[in-house]
Amino acid sequence: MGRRNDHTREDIHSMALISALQIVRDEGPEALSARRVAGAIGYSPGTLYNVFENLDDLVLQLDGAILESLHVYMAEASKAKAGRERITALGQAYVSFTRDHRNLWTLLFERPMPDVGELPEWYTQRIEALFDLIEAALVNLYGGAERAGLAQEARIMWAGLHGICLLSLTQRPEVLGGHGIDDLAGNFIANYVAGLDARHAAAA
Amino acid sequence: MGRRNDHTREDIHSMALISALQIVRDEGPEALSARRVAGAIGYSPGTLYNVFENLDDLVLQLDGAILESLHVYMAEASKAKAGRERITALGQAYVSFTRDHRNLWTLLFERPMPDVGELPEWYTQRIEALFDLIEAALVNLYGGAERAGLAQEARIMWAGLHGICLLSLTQRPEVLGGHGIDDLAGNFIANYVAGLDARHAAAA
DNA sequence: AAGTCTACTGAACAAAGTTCAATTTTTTCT
DNA sequence: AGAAAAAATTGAACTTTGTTCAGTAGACTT
Repeated sequence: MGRRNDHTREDIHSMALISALQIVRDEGPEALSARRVAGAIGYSPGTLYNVFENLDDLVLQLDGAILESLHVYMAEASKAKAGRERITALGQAYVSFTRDHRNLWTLLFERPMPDVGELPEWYTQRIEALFDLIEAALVNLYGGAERAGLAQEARIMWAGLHGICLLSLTQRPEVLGGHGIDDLAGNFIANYVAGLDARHAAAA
Repeated sequence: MGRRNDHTREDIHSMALISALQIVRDEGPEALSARRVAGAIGYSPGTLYNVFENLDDLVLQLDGAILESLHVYMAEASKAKAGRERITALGQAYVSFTRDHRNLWTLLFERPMPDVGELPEWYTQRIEALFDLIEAALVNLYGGAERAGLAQEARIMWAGLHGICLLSLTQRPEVLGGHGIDDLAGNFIANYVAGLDARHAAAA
């Protein structure tokens, strides 16, 4: 078959991403392959390479979309809350997302990433947007006086949550002392915030 | 070539692991392949499959060895310390390990793991041994009265540290507000321990 | 020395990402 | 309209994986 023009480049681009998302969601990251995606959208493998640099590029775009879903999800879950409740809600939302969209979340973080510095700006910004949600909640809680410190602490909270989810979904439950992921995340947030409280009280 | 018997099964097993370790250390996880390891020890690919179930099995054994190194490293770094210093030392040791043996640490956690429950007992125990280091330090700090809670908190601290290392080695520095991994880890431990202090004071 | 056993080889298979000459269709030009 | 140019699509082919297994060369047994 030769030229057929029934879809624009953009069409194919988004069709591929949608199909890839379905494949990963339903069958996990290991089911994703160039041939598989090409077949699902009714094109040959070669066509994908007109639209994506390579498969890693496709995955990166997909990751971007997933990060955006995660952002929406967390923002939604926390928007009506304030103070400590806001932070707790953000943490719970992250945990829920990893549980409810496990395959997508796995794709995000299990897949070997390109070297640092090779990530495009737009991608980095989507990661930062997640941090900013937590940072804003911390500012809401402690005031904007020491924003720099809170920015750092927001990153730490995010990393901590992330580590807990990773551990929980990777290890058998006994290893974690039988505690569920929600317990761990809840305890983490409570303790870390208690630590922040203590330090802010001391500073005041 | 046929039978030659210049090495026992165990010889080949350990030679393969040693070569694999070198390859990963020097060239990263993506350089590891069955042919590569086989070549390095002077055997054909097929021979590896007499000694390992498959390549994932080899990697699992390798991961086990790396976990053991990590354990020795952390235990060594913290053994002369007590109380808060002990916990801080453990955290710093973990961070140092991820920095100094980045490729090995990457193999441990970047490689897609077999499904939960398929990990052998001995492997799970090595993970727990790491947790136990932190748990022991917490018991040393707060006493053994509420051991169950401390076990959970040890897992949380480990996960938090892990998340921070992951984030730091995966993202460009600007994303983390310019703070180095040591800063983040130090802040995390300080704040989380401060939170524990507050709660233990309240309980007393 | 003959026969048995077995460690080892290496060719072969499937599936992966990726490339690109050939082909067919659309667009443009005269 | 017809010819020429451009573009989009294919699919076969190449490379590199992990993995298997019939065959074989060497070591052991009697």
